Amino acid sequence: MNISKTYQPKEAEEKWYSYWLEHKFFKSVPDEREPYTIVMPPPNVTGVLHMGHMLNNTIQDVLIRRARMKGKNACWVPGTDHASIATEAKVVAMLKERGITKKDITRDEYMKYAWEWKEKYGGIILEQLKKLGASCDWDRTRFTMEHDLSEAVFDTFIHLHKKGLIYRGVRMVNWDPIGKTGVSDEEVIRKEVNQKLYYIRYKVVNGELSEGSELPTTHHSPLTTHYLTVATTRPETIMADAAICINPNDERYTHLHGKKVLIPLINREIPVILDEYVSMDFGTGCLKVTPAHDLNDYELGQKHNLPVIDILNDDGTLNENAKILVGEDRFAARKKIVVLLETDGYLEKVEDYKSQIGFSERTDAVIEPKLSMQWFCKMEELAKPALDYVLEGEIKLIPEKFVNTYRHWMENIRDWCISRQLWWGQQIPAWYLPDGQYVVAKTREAAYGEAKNLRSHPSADGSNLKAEDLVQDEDVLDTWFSSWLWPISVFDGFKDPNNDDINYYYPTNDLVTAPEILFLWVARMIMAGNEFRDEVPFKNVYLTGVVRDKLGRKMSKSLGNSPDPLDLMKKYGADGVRVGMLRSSPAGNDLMFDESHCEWGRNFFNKIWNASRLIKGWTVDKDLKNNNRVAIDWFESKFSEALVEIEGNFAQYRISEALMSTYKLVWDNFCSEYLEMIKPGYQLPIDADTYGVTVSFLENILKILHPFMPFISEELWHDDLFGKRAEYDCCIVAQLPTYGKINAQLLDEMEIIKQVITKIKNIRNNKQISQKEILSLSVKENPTITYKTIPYKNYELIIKKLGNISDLNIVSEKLNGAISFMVSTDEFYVPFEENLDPVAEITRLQKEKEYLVGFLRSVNSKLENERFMSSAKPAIIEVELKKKADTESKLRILEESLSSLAN
RNA sequence: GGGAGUUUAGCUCAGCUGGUUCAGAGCAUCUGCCUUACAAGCAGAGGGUCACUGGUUCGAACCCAGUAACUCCCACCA
Repeated sequence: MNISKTYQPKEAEEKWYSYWLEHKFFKSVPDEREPYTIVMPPPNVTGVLHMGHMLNNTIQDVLIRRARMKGKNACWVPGTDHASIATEAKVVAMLKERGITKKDITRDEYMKYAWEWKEKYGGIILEQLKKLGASCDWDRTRFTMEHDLSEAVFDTFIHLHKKGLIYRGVRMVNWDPIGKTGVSDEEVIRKEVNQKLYYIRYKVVNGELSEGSELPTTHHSPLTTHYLTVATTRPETIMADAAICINPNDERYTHLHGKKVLIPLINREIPVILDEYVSMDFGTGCLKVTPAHDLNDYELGQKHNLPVIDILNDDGTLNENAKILVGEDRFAARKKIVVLLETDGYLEKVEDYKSQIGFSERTDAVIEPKLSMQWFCKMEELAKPALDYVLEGEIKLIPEKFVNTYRHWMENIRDWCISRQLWWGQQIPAWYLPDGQYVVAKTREAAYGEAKNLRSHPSADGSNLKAEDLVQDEDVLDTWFSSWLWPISVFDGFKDPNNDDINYYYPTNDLVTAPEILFLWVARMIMAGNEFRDEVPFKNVYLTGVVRDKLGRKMSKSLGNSPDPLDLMKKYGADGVRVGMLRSSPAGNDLMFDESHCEWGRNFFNKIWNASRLIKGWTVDKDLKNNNRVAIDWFESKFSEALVEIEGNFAQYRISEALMSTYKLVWDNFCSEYLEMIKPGYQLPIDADTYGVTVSFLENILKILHPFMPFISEELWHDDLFGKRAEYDCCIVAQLPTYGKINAQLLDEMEIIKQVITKIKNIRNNKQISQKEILSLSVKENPTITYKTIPYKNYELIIKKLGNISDLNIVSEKLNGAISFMVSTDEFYVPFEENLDPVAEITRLQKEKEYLVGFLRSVNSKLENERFMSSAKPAIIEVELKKKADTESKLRILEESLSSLAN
């Protein structure tokens, strides 16, 4: 035999992937078959394949390949997401390398560069997915910013605006004063930082001291009526204060109710307001309210109708509103104002304080909360039906535990801020008139038409508005505002709502994604599905776990703890990595990734490789008769049993369990057991019947392996073993085997036989008898209530071969001078006169006896318990009675053995 | 602070309807084997207070309550 001892994946992977592509096996067009559809969560165009993608897409590929092999019309739609923020960062970096800054070029010029970048780098990840074996219909590859998908975004924006669900409003954004842009929450890195907590005194107007009287400069209690003390980490923002807030229940401050105070240094008068939001036990219990520079303060300000005084410029310096320190950077201003406050006696004390501060991921600038005008989408109305779909089970979340989280989020949903201060993305289709009014329309022309309608209102100033006067909103839409349409838009469900594709493929079947984006994406897709098609977008959502390293840390670029998937695939083969990932990642459970998993996968496919090498090496003798009927019947039953199990696992999305069932069937039942049973002796031929059946077993095994390990299964499928295959006869499109009858009795009996063989091997191990030494075996049958004696003679060949036994004798009397062992209630003897150590034998039997006695005691105690007898189900009692009888019978045999040894 | 979850062998995890398929798998460890498919292998072995405390039950890894530790999501106290 000249085939390699190990399977070399690289060549086969390339060969078969292009073969599949050439023969269009991934392609799907609507037909009369039942569809099975998955839309891929579109990876970012900036993305490179990481372990999370690997897990995700492996699961999708397993599902899609399985569906294909079940005769469904399987369609897996790939694509990429334009990822405004991430891509913008990449483009800006590329421009910087070329010496260009964004603000020096026009939006159009910028977009040209951005598209250039996208065309060059944007498809990398999809190419990488091909290495994994992803069987997507690549002809259907979509991109969230391509023309039709953008049109869908504009249309839905206009639709929702018309419906009153989209509005403009002020919102606090994370402002990066170095990048001079808003950044999303995800781009803010929170770090714990040592800070100072400054205690600042505010004079109370009409306090007991008259205005203008000197403040004491010595240390003083904050509870004086002359002034109140506020604790803050940001003293430079006092000029933006709009109020001081205290808890109405705070008895220390009842005298301040209705009072006013003066902001130190600038002496602006602000009210003392009451709100239970303020905690009495933090700081001094007095909170300075600065609506322009703190989100909570903003909300408090809204509630109490406070003015918003913004004292910061976009670059983080103080503006005119601050009155003092104008033009100073916020941090310089902080130092200076502390000095000023101290000099004038407003600073009571300074304490060290630790708190979390947000930093910009990209510039490392301290994030400044900043108010700005944004677009919002109302959520409540959209959320309700989306929640019902899940609660009523029309959409299943797997695992189910996420339903609670989902409900909690949907019931407490906040409006969605959909605008972003970026250029890369769909520009908001809103157009401003010179007077500040706006219209929403897809094109300038349409907007002009709308605007003229506005203008036709008698109070407006007439018709001299020109189309060029309209200015489109500068911002783009949140990326999720396009991806929430994904399951519909990939089938052109907006452009052409009644086309064949959407009618056939939608709603899709399964969505496989990470739990982190359950709200950001999954929930919103459900809303969009309901809103725009009055239907769910998918029936099942499989939520994967997070891929972590051995130490449980999330894999990330910055930690450098993520292996390169491409390297892994080179090392262990795509098949090895696929099953390595799947093995220990049930839905919703994090995956502690370790390369040893891939090694396991590699060993697995190598085992199959070698099994086929073995079969291939056999020569067939047509004149031989088939002696292996028992083994064959047994494996057929075992195979059917495994199929049922695997089917059940898949039905419950227990994919790693399905893989393990497959693994055990292949490695244990097929390789270790079946093949060993039928294997002819060295250089001996095999009968034609057994050979044919075995080859067909192998073929069926390749089929059930295929969804997990597509490459090696396809490679072996085309092996000479199976004769010459037709061009389109491929494993990828083979139909999964269907299961036949399961002979339960045969399966049970074989379990006993396996135990007998194991015991024989144990004896060899214990007595240091070589595998090559032939032994003899006798059995004394002893049927009991539970254990019928099995027809050992039927299994004689198997026992002889696997145990290396010369002859199997059924005896009626105990055999002396032999090592004995018991399987179920039958006793076996291996004659072994020399070296038989009766003492050791007695000890062994004594130990077994002890165990049985204890076991019998526990059984008896149950049976003697009246309450057990009266309340347990009859079937349970039955079992206990059998246990009792069998154990007693076993004990009798043991006693006999012991007494014979004692002689 | 609100919500969800996890805790079973050294590690990663199964254990589905409470009861002999109930304490299991793989890796790791140990022992013996280069036995003509596979040392990426074969044959075996050891290893457990099912986090803790109570409760329900004839019977609990499983159901209930409490405690502890950890994880994730959301909101974050100036």
